[in-house]
Amino acid sequence: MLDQANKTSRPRLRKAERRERILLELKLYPHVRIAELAERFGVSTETIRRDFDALSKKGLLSRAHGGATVASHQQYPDFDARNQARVEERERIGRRAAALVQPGDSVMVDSGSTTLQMARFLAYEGTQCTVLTNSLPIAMAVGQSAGAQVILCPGDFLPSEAAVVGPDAIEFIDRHHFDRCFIGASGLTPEGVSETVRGFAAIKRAMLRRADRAHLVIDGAKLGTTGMAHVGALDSFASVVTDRRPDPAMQAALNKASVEVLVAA
Amino acid sequence: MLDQANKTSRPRLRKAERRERILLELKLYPHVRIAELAERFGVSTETIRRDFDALSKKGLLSRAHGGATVASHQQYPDFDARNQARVEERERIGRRAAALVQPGDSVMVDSGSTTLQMARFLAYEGTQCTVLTNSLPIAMAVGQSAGAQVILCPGDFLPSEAAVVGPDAIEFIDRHHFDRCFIGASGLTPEGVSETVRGFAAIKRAMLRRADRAHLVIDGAKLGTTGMAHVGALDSFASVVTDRRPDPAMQAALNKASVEVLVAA
DNA sequence: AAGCTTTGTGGTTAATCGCACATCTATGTA
DNA sequence: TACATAGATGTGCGATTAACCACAAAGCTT
Repeated sequence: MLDQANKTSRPRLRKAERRERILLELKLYPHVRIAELAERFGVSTETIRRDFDALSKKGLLSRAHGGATVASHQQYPDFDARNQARVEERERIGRRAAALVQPGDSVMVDSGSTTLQMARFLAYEGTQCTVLTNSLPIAMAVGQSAGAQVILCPGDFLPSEAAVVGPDAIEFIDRHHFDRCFIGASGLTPEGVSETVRGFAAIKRAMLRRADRAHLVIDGAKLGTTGMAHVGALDSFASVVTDRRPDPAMQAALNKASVEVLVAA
Repeated sequence: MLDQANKTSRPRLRKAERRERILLELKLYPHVRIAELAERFGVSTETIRRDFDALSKKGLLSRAHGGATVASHQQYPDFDARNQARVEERERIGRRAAALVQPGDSVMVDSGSTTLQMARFLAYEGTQCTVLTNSLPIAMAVGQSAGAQVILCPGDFLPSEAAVVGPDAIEFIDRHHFDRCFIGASGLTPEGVSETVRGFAAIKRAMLRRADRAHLVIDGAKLGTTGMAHVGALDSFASVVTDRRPDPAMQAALNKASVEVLVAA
């Protein structure tokens, strides 16, 4: 039942075309089943399985038992795999950071996987607060909470991070004033805080400007590393939440800058 | 992992709490696995399975082999169930509407399930365009496309619709000018277009003001119904994309207002 | 026609599902 | 306090389904 009824069905496209359709299907529904697709395309399940393998190797989908799901907020597959092991650490950091928010606070939350964990705990605990963020997953996570009001920044959408950046976002942040901000980062050294993703550093700096108290949330694995863009000096922050005690040099620098160190147990 | 470290772990809450967490997890990741959740919560897989059964009976998630997936794009379960049968119609409308976008166009896309379908086709076809939207799922869908640049509106986040509303959004839209806008609606009658969700009508009106050509995308089942808020008169629109030919009275009104009717086959 | 790629088939292993029944826990009642 | 009860959870089992591997068949390219 090779349906080359129309002239456009050059066989060489068959595989590619089918995979395109799988991706389309995945855009329409979050989850597709192997058996279902096999039947729809009139091929064997083994073929679909091979398609899944190929597509998942490219990071275009993530496999599950019996089917496949859209690639989780499309980060690079390597990035995702590399950091999956640290989810638990991030959860601990996020929980500790969420505990800093007092009922009635207004807080800005930067985009990032660690701050997302924090947002989840904020929603889970139902802390009553107003949250301004430039991250779509964070907005959706905190939005679940009945106690929270969420304000989203405008700007240019960055698909790889599911966040917005750019001048519109900066200007929007600058029009506000909040009690606290929670900032993630790619690196922390005695010289300060740095970021790798293009466009994010400016957002973080804007949040630092417009919040009374700044908290850095950072995976312990990033202590001692540096990203390409400078975010701010240590003394911009009131505290840093991490999962690992900083080494003596780092600790000394933090002490000198009067930064409180909170190690999530 | 959140266990009952704190005193609030009354066992009677355990079940409800766990299910809340499952739903929260599902908001963050499109697919969760039974085994994974069982381990995380420290319960047996059978318990998670029963949770899935209960939640899926309520329409809050859809089951899959080995796990569960978000119920298609967080609407009220009833609403969702009622309209699930019309997904195919929406797909057709969305595809037809997406075809109206010319390469290089700048388009505003209103939030809504039909416009979301349109956004998915836009992404699938890779049409090169700039998209401004107030809907988070639409931003994420169109963001998939390499050809598209996505601009997100600021504003107050509305969790039930995963979109932003409010004065910030309106003002932001008013600062732009786009080639086209695609508007969804709750109702269409000879008197005009109307909307039910509070706050959305003002967004739609702003988009209508700031776009050269307006297209209404609307499920045929909504022809002849009225929402509580007025969006605009028929002559605000250049065309309406639907899946059912309007009745004679409606058709006459559309003709009189010079609205092109596109019925998606 | 040769060679490569893609796809299908068969059989085995592993995982999940769904059910029945036992256990545990919180709560209500005497 | 002791007991009874209902709801929630865990365990064991057979049936179902998917994953995986290797090889054969079919299709396209040259």
